[in-house]
Amino acid sequence: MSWTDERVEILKKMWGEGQSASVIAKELGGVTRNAVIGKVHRLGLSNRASSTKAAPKKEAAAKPAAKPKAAKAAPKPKAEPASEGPATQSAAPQPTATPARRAIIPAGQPLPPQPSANEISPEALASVREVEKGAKKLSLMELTERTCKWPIGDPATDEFWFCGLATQTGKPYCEAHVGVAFQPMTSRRDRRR
DNA sequence: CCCTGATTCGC
DNA sequence: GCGAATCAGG
Repeated sequence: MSWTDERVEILKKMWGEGQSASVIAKELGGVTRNAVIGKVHRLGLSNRASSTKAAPKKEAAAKPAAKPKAAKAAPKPKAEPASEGPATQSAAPQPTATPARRAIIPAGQPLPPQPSANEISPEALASVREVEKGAKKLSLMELTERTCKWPIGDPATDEFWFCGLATQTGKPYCEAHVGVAFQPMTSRRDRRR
């Protein structure tokens, strides 16, 4: 695949939204996250509250005629909002007034609904309680495609986080949560008390 | 181990 | 210009 204008646009948009290189790569398809990162740098739009500071520690080795050409360029005449604090995203300016946006859900990953407690098998429920005690309590931004996205607690309060345990390959949840999320109709039938 | 972005350098 | 390999950090 090549970097067409459209693809570059998507790249810019997603990167601006704080999406990681890997998800952008998946979205675009046909490229790896490395390709995305490489392109980002070439486009000059790299600095984003990077966690890892530039760490040019290598070369040495067998490098007869090698000279560090690309140094720290200065051309950055873009009026950026600058204040990139603790990796908080939301680069998109809110067009209308923001009334009460408590639970902003990131685009892309729809969140699962909390099933009624009385629809779950006692065994599975017990298992879930067990797991939730050991949940990694990930925040929204820490979720990846390999972390359990089961919500725990009330989104309207501080008591809210995501399970975050390792997902059952291909599933959005960990083993325990998959158990309560995907129940055979047969076992659901006539379960009510 | 999983992830993240950063950099280098052969193509 | 491109991106795999590699690196460094969480």
